[in-house]
Amino acid sequence: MHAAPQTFFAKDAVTLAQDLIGCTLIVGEISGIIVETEAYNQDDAASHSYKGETARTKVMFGPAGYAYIYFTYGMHYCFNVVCGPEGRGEAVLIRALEPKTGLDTMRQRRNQQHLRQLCSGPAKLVQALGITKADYGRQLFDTDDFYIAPRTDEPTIESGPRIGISRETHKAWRFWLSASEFVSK
DNA sequence: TCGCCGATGTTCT
DNA sequence: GAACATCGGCGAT
Repeated sequence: MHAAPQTFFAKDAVTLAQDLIGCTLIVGEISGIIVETEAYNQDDAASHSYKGETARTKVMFGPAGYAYIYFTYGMHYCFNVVCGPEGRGEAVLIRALEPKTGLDTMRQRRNQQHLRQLCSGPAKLVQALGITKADYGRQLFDTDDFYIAPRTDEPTIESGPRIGISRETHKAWRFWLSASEFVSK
């Protein structure tokens, strides 16, 4: 497996969110196929970047190909890939993976045996992969232990409204691998 | 299997 | 003081 180059991420969030479906996310010895994503950008009232750059969203306004990690609901972290032209505040939320390697480690971290419960949600996969707030701003290209490997086949992708937001609910900016049993519910 | 609800702390008003 | 890009447990079906 080889890492996608920085240029792969230098596209708008709605396009990258679809291009990431079927790619593999690798964190050390742990990996999974991306099966569900959501797009966010600065013109979007549901996005953390909507109100402009703050301490929390600083990395969203930097160059593409870096990790934006945020803490929410007092106990969960979620993982995004910053994308688009620098300064646009665009990112793609990774919502679900099909677990591929490191299954035993994932089960221990999640305290959960069933494959479908390991990475079927944005905070679940962060826990399963061992991603923490220390990974905020971490580079995803030109590395060998934190990267995204391109897909080899063209997936069938479906789309619909994003989950868990109260604004801009009409946008169909959530994308998932058709018929995958590993998407969030 | 589905839907409601509480946990828990950071961010922004 | 309210909202929040969530999750797991619980009770009802």
